[in-house]
Amino acid sequence: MASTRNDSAVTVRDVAQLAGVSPGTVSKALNGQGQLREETRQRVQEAAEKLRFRPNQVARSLAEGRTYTVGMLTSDSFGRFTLPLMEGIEDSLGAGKVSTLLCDGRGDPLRERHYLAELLNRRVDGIVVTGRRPDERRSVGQLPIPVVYVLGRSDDPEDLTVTNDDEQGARLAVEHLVAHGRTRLAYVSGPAHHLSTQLRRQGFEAAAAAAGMTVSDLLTGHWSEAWGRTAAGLLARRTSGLVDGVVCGSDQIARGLTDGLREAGVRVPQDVSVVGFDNWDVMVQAARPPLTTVDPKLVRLGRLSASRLLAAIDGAELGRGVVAQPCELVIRESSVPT
Amino acid sequence: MASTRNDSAVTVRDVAQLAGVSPGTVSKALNGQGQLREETRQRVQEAAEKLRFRPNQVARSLAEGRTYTVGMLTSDSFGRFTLPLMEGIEDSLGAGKVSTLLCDGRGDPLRERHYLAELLNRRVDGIVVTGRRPDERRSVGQLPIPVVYVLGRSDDPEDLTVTNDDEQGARLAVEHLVAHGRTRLAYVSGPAHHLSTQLRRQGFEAAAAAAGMTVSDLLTGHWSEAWGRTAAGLLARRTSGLVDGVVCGSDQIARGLTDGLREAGVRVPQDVSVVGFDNWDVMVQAARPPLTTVDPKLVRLGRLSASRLLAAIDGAELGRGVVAQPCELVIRESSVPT
DNA sequence: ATGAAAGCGCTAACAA
DNA sequence: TTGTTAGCGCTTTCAT
Repeated sequence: MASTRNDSAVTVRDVAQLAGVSPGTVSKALNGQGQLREETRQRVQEAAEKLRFRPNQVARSLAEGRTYTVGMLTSDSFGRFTLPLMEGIEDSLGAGKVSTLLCDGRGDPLRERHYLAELLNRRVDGIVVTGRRPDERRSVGQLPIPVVYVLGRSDDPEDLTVTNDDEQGARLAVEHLVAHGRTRLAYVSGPAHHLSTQLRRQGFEAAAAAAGMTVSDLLTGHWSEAWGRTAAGLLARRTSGLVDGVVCGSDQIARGLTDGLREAGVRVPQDVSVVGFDNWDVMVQAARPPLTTVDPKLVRLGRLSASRLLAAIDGAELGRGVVAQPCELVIRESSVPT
Repeated sequence: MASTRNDSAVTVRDVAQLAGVSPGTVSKALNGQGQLREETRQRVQEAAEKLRFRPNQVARSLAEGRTYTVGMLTSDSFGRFTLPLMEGIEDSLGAGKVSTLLCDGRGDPLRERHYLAELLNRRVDGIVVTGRRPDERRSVGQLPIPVVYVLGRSDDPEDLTVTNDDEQGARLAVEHLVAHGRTRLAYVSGPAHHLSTQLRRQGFEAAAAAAGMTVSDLLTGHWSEAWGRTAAGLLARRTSGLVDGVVCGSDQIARGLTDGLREAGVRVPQDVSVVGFDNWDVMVQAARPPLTTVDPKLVRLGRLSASRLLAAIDGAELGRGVVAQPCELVIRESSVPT
């Protein structure tokens, strides 16, 4: 029937008629295309406003062959890491009047394939694949549109991945400890088979070696406070003058460790300095004392990945391989002995 | 030019040609419309697959006057509460082959208006507005499409809001404590002017009164662990035989309180039972002991709101006012004395 | 500087 | 049961 349901009803033709011009002119006037007399442009604009004209993006997309939409596909579910990433992605996209279509793959390959097809059918201009997963994730393959992976890496070296530099982050932490006179360092992190555990360990060891420090312990376990507390026990047993600086693989571990140490009578940071990883506000603030930590700058990561994607959509080379962005150290009280 | 960029190139016409039918028939065959001979449908399907036909949803949307897309507008930023809501929303929408367009209002009215306009231009079929904000949020106003608010309430009684029943949640907590022999109860929550603080307090008081319990304290402060610890100090000073059950307004508070009590030599749950609110995994698991808590069932909330929206899009009455869904109690160790 | 006309790829009403 | 014909609302050459 005529007006199906949510029709704004008013189209370029209505505006054209009111302004006394042709539809083509309306299009040009409203989009700043072509050569129009200023007076005409004005008149069209007024007509559009008067009629509360809502240009139909769907029609525009069809005509233009471009949707100004990008898909955001999460490999694992929406996690805590997804939020800052999304924020950054929206930052970049919003600036370019591009909208985000959300798809939560939930770590299910089938679901993911389904969503991928959907995004393609909807003719998105590009896709950003986010995900925090141990190690790499399967590439979505060669697509007719640019794809960028953020945080979680693609297993295809031809794809572009934007992520944080775990190794550098850990180095930052070590250098900070060393600068504050710490000499006997330990590393306490998550599961040994996680890529981030490994990369951070490499950074830790490299920096420790470079500074000529003693590495007393390299402990791997879980990404939990409980593990942090357990590790505190392990370290505390031989604490007297032994370990005086600990780099943790996450803020949760760091917090658990701090709690554990305090309860074992070890003072943080006087006796032992602790540095976390993630700069997760909740953990970092609630810890006693507040945690010095390595910030992977996830919002920035999101922004960067989206802007690379936009550039690629506009014809630039997308690039390939892993782009690792530097982390930043955020100094709070857990690491600086009076 | 002919192939702009990301053209799958293959259209209904190509499929039609290969299958030896007309474009209209292809449409019907692929969408299960009209009366087709099974053999024809088959042939079309094969042709489509062979050509790797990707039906252009944009064109379909334009023709059908429906986009199978809903907008998700967050009032405050993506917060921790947003994740489970999104999960639920996606659950419902995904089932209906509807996609989600993401818009993060970030609490900025200007930004929000901009996004709203964008969603309307894109002709979304409906909008779900999410938000955790103290008190109500401004209605986005009468729109030509259905809108449902979730978690954060609209200030317009004509709008539909789906949220959790804070009062009932608090009652649940009290009843649980009472059932376990607790008799002198306290309520420790966030800022007094937050609606959720108030509603939960009402539930708390009503249930306590109904059970003939003594209410020793009603404390309001912040949604933080630090405040929980402070409150623990306040309670502990007069603990000996006084307070034996505490209902907290959040898991963070509950966790801080538990830590504070423990450090003050009060045993949880032997001396005092503690119940949190939110069932936020991180907090609830890391607390010692793990927290009994009220679960607002956010995923379910998301699912419900989206399915109401879908129904409305399909012509059903949307309804109005606040629909408060019951919370559920999750029992762990912090509340059950031996 | 503006208008006319074709077409983006699909669906849907109407014929055949 | 299938084909034909119009659009959906916009952009975009190409004339004028």
